[in-house]
Amino acid sequence: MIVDGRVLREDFVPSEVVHRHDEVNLLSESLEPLLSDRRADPAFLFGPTGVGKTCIARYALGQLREQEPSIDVAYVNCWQEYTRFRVLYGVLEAVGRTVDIHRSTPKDELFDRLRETDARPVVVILDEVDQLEETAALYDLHRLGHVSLVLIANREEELFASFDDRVRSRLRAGTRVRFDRYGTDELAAILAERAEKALEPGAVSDGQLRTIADAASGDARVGIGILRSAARRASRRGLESVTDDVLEAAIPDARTAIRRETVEGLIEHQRVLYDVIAEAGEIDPGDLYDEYERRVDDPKTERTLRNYLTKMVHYDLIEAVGERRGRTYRLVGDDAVGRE
DNA sequence: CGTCCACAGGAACCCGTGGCAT
DNA sequence: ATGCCACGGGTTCCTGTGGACG
Repeated sequence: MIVDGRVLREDFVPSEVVHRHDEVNLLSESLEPLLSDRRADPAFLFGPTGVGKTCIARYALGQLREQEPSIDVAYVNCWQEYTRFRVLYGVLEAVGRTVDIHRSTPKDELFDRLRETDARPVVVILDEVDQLEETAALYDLHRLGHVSLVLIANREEELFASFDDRVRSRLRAGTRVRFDRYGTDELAAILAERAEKALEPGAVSDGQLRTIADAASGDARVGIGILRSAARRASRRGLESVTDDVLEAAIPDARTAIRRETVEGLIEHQRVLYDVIAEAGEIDPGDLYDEYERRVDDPKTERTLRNYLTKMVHYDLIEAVGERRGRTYRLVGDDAVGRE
């Protein structure tokens, strides 16, 4: 029943956008200078999770490249690439200049490398910029005359609060595009669009799509997640269409579906840590390390565990309460709908 | 108040892997 | 097959910090 699973993936960019024309137009306008070989002011996309910020950014840039193929586009997700080095590296990768670079390469050389690419304009999309730990990367990129920035984040105030003065003053100008949550109707329309491309005709009814949209409460990512999960369950059972009880089974994980996928992506040792934390509810580091060592045959060093833990915090799976001594770890609250 | 301890996280290094030329 | 090299995960070593405790 699944015809094209790619359409249900999170990073899928539709060829037509539904319900976001104003936002697309605003962003496209702000990028217009690039068409006459000038640099665009930074563009900001703000809004909660699952409202199409990333999707619209990619879509708009895709259109821009159709008009002007000489423009390079670099997409960097600061959720994963949160250091200055990794961001610069990510941009270089997009313009194909990563040969010979490794960890020991001085950062300034990365910067120089980027400077040398100024023959072609580059648009750098930084997704989840609020996760960036070294805003120096922004300063670097802004210094480069051929780089235009598209920055994606949840909230404007918080984003600017995390900037240092240098960066803040430089990025004050620029277009703000704000995204609101989808209404049930809008989300249902989006899901219908996806279902039409991804699934066989009639695989899912309009009523079911509304049910999904409702359960997702305005978050397209959750909605698409439910749809995907329902379609997979149905096809695993050899069904021709999504039945209501399949859908019923897919919805309860609405809130946790995305997290579960992330958890499944964890390597074994990280999973053990996760499990220990989940079972304990809240646990301090010493006990956590001890329990981990008890459960695993070939335990990693504590230092490595700390790396795992910070990574899991970044993935929003767990949170660390407090600093240094007296810190505890626990799962992020279930009331947290994504990060906001 | 000084010392100790628990913990976080940076820097340098080590080592296995995998691509590539020889 | 052999050696080289980039690269990344993991480890070792280490510094900084702030609460606990004598």
